[in-house]
Formats: sequence, structure tokens, C-alpha cells
Amino acid sequence: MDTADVKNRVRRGSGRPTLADVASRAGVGTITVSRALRHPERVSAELRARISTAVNDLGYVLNPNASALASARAAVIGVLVPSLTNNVFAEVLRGIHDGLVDSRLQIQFANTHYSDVEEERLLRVFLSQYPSALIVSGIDQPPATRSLLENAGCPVVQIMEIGPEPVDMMIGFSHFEGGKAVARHLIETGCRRIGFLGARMDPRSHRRLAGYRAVMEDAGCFDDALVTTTTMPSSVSMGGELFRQAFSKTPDLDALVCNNDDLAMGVLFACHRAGLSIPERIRLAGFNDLEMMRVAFPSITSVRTPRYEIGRQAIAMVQAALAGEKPPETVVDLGFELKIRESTTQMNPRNS
Amino acid sequence: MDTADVKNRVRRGSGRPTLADVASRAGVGTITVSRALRHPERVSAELRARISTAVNDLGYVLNPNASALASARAAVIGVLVPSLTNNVFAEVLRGIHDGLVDSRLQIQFANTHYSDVEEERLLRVFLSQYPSALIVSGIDQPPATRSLLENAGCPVVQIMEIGPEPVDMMIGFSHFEGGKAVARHLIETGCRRIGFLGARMDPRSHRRLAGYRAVMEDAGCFDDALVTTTTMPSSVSMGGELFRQAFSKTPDLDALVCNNDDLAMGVLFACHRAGLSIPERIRLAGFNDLEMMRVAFPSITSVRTPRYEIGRQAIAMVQAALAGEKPPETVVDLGFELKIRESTTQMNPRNS
DNA sequence: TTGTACGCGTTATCAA
DNA sequence: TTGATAACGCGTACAA
Repeated sequence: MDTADVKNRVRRGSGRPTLADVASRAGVGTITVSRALRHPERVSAELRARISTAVNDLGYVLNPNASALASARAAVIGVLVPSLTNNVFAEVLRGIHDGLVDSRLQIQFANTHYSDVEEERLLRVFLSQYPSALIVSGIDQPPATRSLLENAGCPVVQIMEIGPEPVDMMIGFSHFEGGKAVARHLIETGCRRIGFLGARMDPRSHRRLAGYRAVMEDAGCFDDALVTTTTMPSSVSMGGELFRQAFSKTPDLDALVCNNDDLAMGVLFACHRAGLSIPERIRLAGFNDLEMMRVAFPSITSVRTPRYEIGRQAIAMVQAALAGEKPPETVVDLGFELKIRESTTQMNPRNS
Repeated sequence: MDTADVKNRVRRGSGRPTLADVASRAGVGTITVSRALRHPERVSAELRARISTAVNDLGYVLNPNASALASARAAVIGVLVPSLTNNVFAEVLRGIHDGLVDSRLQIQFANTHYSDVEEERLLRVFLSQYPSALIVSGIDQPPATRSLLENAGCPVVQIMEIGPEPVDMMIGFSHFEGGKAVARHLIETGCRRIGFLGARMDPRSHRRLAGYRAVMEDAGCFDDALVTTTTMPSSVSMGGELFRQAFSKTPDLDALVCNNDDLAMGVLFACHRAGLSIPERIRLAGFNDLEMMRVAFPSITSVRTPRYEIGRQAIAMVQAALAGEKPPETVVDLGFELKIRESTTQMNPRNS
């Protein structure tokens, strides 16, 4: 094949206008167009205008695949969550998404199903494309996964919890303190036989349980029989299930701390059905403070957790890092708020 | 710069092994490696083994960005949903995700917030990277959006609903029929003053309302005053809100059809609080059949919708299309199931 | 079945 | 501030 053939080579292009098309129309080099799009301030006003016109005339759209290849950086943020049906993570995702409007970054997410093995596998998939940032749930990554994160070559945010040794950044709150807060509230209002119901029992659940236990031991009230857990997924019906187990083990229960609001709802319904009044016979508290807790009958005490804010601020931290800013805070504690409601107070809710 | 300098050129590589590295180690051409990875059956067993060894030795991982550029096809499937907090779409996403294990495709999702403008914008972003497939919610895309979808150059699945003119493929069920089913059930059990509560009022909500209305008119029971809706987001507390509005407009209500289960929960709690018994005084039905409906007290009649299955099968349809299979069914109706429970039957729930 | 040569569309390098 | 040129790493076309 001689050089004369070169021009006859088949072009495989998609037909979409390219940077080169824009460049020739604007009478500039391709790199100038690239610059004008990415760093407008580094290009003279005149060229910027000519390029802008050409872009509009041609309907040019950047090819992110080519960009990713050339720069070894994809405009994608990888997000790993352990569950999707769990309302908590849906809210986190919403926060992440809302934090990303007006950004060229895309969310790519994956569901680890609470599996460390899956998490590591998915992380490798994400890493293969040189993501702009990674957001992972929890702080208990096994060594291999942690090592992958440390060498990710991009900002990494661990969300939902806080701990002493962030891979890079962390945002969340203390589940241990959350567990303590609920238990303390019940102790303070006079309860002694306070049960704990937990499902799934991921690391965060264990920390809430540990918080509950610490308070109970302090008060001299702890009793193994008061704790009822399962590794099965959490659900409203599981709440009823666990309640029945707990109530048959310890019929002298005077309160129940639930690991999350789904379980608490299940307990509420089970008590209604069994004719056990809340809060008169049994006091009840949940965790997360889903919207429903406030309007339930009776309304249910819960720990409000900043799920949306976690997602939102995780993105803010990522963006700051990508902009080269190094904030002093690499570990952000967003705290929580104990919402005390009818289910743990004596008043007759119908008169409230 | 003379040719002698060429070898001194700065390499910008990431340091990761490339196809060429694998090829030279295995003593084959790069394209053979590429083929061995994508279509193992087209490569001889011997080379396949040598290549496999080289891949493992080097820890080679495909660079999806380069792959996407070369083939003008990213291993990404774009998913557009109108909401994330809505449990319904969380389940759809879960189905999509589960359908994608063992696939090299990644999910890239975006939240349209029920906005057509956002939907179009996000679609353009997705399209710019040549996705392998697109999944969009609903069937009411405006002309511009529809045109984008028709020219997407990849499989497109419209989910949640079915209709006469799919862009490409559709999977869902008839919301109109769903609305009819609930209303018919209530009419058949003797109700006449059946209210309808709706929030958000997206196209699917309107179709459920239309189904309800059709049945009510048929029965000679329709009354505008029985319909209470808002365009505000749906929530449990909004259910209580709408109930109070409806009850003051039409205190002779004998049943309520709720546009979704969140509203129904809100009604349940509001009735408890107001001392109105369900089902004795007011019968109640929801839509979607969230897990909670089954264990609520009283348990709540609802229309079970195949949310997880929609996601799951949407992926199956995509994969079939990508494999070149053209199934006869481009519109798949997954149907729904009316779950009749205590909230619309006379028995005293505590004895059940 | 296997290999060669080149194109995909962008960004980095370096010089002007 | 601007541009020429190469490089990113893989897939396609076509030939062997």
C-alpha cells in the first residue's frame, strides 16, 4: 500500500463532529479548542468566541471515551453501597446525585450486597477505568480492599461512619454513640428491661448494639437474653418476627431498641395486633428516623441520621479534592439527633 | 527533532500492562489477545492457554476507556429514573443490578426528578459516550427526547409501563388496569363512596386515577369531590394530609384508594389517630404492595407490582438484543396482582 | 485461525 | 497564548 492510498483509508468514525472539525471551522488548532472547553481562562477572548460559535454551529459534544483514554481519567465517580432497597442508601445516593448537578461527573454505582468479596471485585472493575473519585460505604474494608483504595490514585471517601484511620476522607457519624443515645434515653425515662432487636448485623449494627450494651452495663441492666438479632435482611416483617422471639424470651420487657426503623415498624404492628399498647406497656425506639416515624401512631422515637447530607457532602469533599484544595478536615462527623416521640413517653398519644 | 529522538519520547502510560505486553509475553499478536478475551472460542486452545497464563502473570486488566474509544461503544448501560427515594425505583435498580452480575456492563444512572427537561439533558450526556443500552422510565417522552432515543444506536427499554408504540422495547404493566382492579374490588365488596388520594401525579398516577374513574363511572358512583390529589411529592405524612382534606370534603367516605402505599400508610395512621377504624368505618387500599402492607395492622390491600422483575427482565431484553437475538416480544406486560387483605374485608383483624 | 497496520478523538509535551 | 506532533490502548479492516 503506497502513501497515495492513505487518504482513501476507511474512516470508522461515528459521524459525530470532532475537536478537529471544530478547530478547522474556527481556524485554530485542536488543542486550543480542547483548552477553550476545559480552561476557558487560558484562551484569549477572541479565540474563545470563535470556538464557541463553531461548537454551537456543529453541535459538538465531547467524546468522554477519548478524553478518558488520553488523560487516563474517566469523568466518573464510582459509588459502592451495600444495599439499594435499604432506604438509607437510597437517600445517600440522592444526596450524591444532587451534589453532582452542574458537574460533568457521572455516577457509576454498584451494589455489594454486604459482601466483602463482591466489594473487592467491584472495586477492581471501577479502578480499571481510572475513576475521578470513589465513594465506599463503611470503614471496615479488609486489607486487600483497603490497599486497593489506598492506591486508587483518586480521592476516596468512606461514608456512613467515622473512624480513626481514613483511607483518604471520611464522612458519617458514630453509630456507637447513636446506640448509646437511644439506650440512655430509655434508661433515663425509667426503663430497665430494655431489649435490643437487630437484623442484618453489619458492622454499623454491631456498633449500635455495642453502644446500647455500654449504657445497659453502666446502668447494671444488661442481660444477654435482652438481645435478639439475626443476620437475615432487615424488614418490617422481620421486626415482628424478632419481637415475638424477644417477647417469649423476656416477657418482662419494658422497652425495645430497634436497630432500624423497619424493625420498629414491625414491632409497632405486632404490638397493635397483640393488643400490647405502646408506650404504656412497651416503649419503642428505632434508628434512622425515616419520615414515617414522625407520623406513625403512636409516633416513634428514633435517631435521625444525616443520610442525604452524607451523600451531598461526600461529593463536596470530592470536588474540593479534585480542585486541589486540601481541607483540614479529612474526617467529618455529621452527628445525629435523637428524636423523642410518643413511643417513649407516657402521654396518651391520642390526646397529643 | 530527528528520528533518533523518537525512542526518547516521554511515555504517558499509566504503568498498567497493556494488550501489547500480554501479546509479547504470550508470543502472539495483540489482536489475538483481544480476541481471546472477547471471543475465546475463536482462538485455538493452545494460544488461549498461553494468553491466559500471560494475563495472569501480568495481572492484565482491560482498559475500558481505550476499548470504548476504539469500538465507539462503552460497556455502560444508562439508566434514567425519576426518583431514588421512591422505593419502587430502588427495587427496579436492584433488579437491574442483579441482572448484570457476571456481565461486563456497568450501570450508570441518573435521577430526572420527574423533569422532562432534566431527562433530555441527562440523556444527551449518556448518549455522548455511546452506551451499550439505555433504560428509561415511562412511555411519555416528549418528541425531542423520543427522537434522541430512536437514534440512540443501541437497545432502548422503556420500563414501568406498557403502551402501543415502543421506541424499541418496553416492559411494565398497565397502570390503568391496576387502578381499575382496586376500584372494582371495592365496588364489589359494597363500597360506593370510594375516594382517591394521589400525590406527585406523574403520568402513571394519572393512569391509575383514570382506571379508578372508569370503574366508578361504570358503577354510577363517580364524584369529583371524591378525588383528592396534589402534585407535591408522595410521602407517608402526605397521606395523612390528603386524608384529612378528603375526609372534610366528603365525610361520608366508605373507602379510599391510594395512589401508592406510602399514602396508604399515612391514611392508616391518621385513621388510627382519629379513632376511625379500618376496615369497619373506612376501607383502605394502596398500590405497589410494599413489604410493609402485608404486616401492617390491619394488613393493607394493595396492588402488587413487579418492580424487581421489571429491572431484571429489562436487562435480559437488553442482553438478548446485544446478542443479536430479536425476540418477538418487544412489549412485555408483566401484569400485577391485587392482594386483598384485612383493610378491605369485614373480619375483625385481631381475630385473624 | 492469526497477524499487520492504522484509526478512534482526545490530551500531554514541548517549542514558538 | 498558541500549535504541531505524538501518545493513550484497544478494535477494525483486510490480508495471509
